[in-house]
Amino acid sequence: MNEQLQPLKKQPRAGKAGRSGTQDDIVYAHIFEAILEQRLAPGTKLSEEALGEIFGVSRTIIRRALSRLAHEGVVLLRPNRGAVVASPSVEEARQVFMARRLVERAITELAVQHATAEQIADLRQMVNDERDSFSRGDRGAGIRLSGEFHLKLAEAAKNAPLISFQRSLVSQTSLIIAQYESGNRSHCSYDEHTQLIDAIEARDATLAVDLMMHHMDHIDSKLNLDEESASDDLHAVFSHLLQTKKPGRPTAKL
Amino acid sequence: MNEQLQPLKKQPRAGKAGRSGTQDDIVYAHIFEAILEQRLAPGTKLSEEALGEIFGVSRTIIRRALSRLAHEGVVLLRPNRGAVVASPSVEEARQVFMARRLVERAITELAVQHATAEQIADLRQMVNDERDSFSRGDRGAGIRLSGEFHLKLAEAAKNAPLISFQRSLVSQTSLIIAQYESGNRSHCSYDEHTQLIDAIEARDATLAVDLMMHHMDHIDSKLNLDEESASDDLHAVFSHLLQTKKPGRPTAKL
DNA sequence: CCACCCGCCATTGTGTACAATCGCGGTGTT
DNA sequence: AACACCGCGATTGTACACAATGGCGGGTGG
Repeated sequence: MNEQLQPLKKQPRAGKAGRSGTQDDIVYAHIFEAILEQRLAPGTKLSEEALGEIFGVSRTIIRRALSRLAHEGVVLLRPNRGAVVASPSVEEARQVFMARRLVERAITELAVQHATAEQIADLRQMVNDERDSFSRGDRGAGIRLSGEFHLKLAEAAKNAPLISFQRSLVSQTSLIIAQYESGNRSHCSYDEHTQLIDAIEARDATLAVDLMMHHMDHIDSKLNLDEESASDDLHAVFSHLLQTKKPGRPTAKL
Repeated sequence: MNEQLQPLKKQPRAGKAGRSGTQDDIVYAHIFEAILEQRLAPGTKLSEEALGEIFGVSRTIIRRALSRLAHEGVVLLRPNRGAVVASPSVEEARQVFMARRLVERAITELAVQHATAEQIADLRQMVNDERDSFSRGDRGAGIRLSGEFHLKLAEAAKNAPLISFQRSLVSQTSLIIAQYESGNRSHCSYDEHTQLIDAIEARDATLAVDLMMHHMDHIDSKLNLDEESASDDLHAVFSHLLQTKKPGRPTAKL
């Protein structure tokens, strides 16, 4: 249980208060990234003390980060029993996807109305980054970036509550993808993202929404959400009950 | 430093094992209620130490409660400068209402499909409570209960992310109503709620959604969201900037 | 031999002390 | 007289110490 996550020591105050500055955000971002990259498997226990030692901060900071992660649904906080990486059930995954369809449709319509040229340029840049990550074979970064694409799109919709909800949904989706994806394909195929941007730039709401809905279809058609997950995978089936024994072992390959 | 917070007096410390849950929940609920009842005006500073003394708990607990309130959007947390009661701008209010239309439509459709007889009975009970509150003249409780009605409806939709989002939206809506309502009328007219329940019980999705959308229309038609808020009301206009000078003064009557 | 009970240990929950930060008011200079 | 700078007080941010809770294993009785 010594440092596997060595890199992060306390940053001198170089970062300014606005952005990645505070320690909370650093810890949050690192844990989140580790979960997406599956360095932390679903069900893994997240001990406050261990994390505090790893990041060189006190439990107070860790606790805040975990609380935030819990609110976004990627970590489960069990009273008196510590935090574990969430392991969404198939039913939970379905609920998340249903909500996402709803939100993505609205976001797309609003983005068509409100997206600025600069935002569209940013979106294109993000798709490039995403493609690069996948071509580098960096699956975790790819999943994260494709999530950030959808989040950026939400920003273009100019509706703060929707952005916040979308952040939570994207986080959970990323976790679900990391957990359930039948690893044969790219996740959010970036060409779908490109087409979507084109439709938004052309201010074609009907087309954009249509593309987005198909995009959603593609995403969950790539997942193994259809009750097949029972066979080789007792761990995943019960991982929401266990508090995890040995984090060292990558429970299941799927 | 003058106690206008005293209605929430400190629970004798022996009884801190409140049935309604952990101390956090108690503090959270009390502050939330105080905000809705406008005992805490928008912009009022929420000092951790003062609150801690009032509730007889340490700043740790207060901090968690404030953090939760901040996440739901009824409290604004300014780094190094403390927490204040949120004062949603007209634009923010519009965004909340737009998001609510979206979510309420989806919730209504889902509730028509999934609501159980027991849930419908619960809903009717809540409408009764709501009516009682208004007839008692307890405006704050009325606003809160009508919010809880919509939240209960969300539970009937059986979609966890939507429930969580709805909780946040309802909280903010309640704050907006408390802030902007032209006090001449009941807020969520409870007969609209009753009709809605009837439609859901009859499993008439079209009617239910229609009623819900009209209900939304009625709610924001009762608000003064149409830029009239500029005249008598410098305080409200800038309250998101100030940290509040004297909480003793009920900034504006509206 | 198995099951139940009890006490120990690990981990989280809470309170509190201390450090850092920000706003504000006093003071000096132009 | 007005502006700017500096030190002070108040309040939040962080760390840590202690209390409480729950799990787990040893031990004992049936």
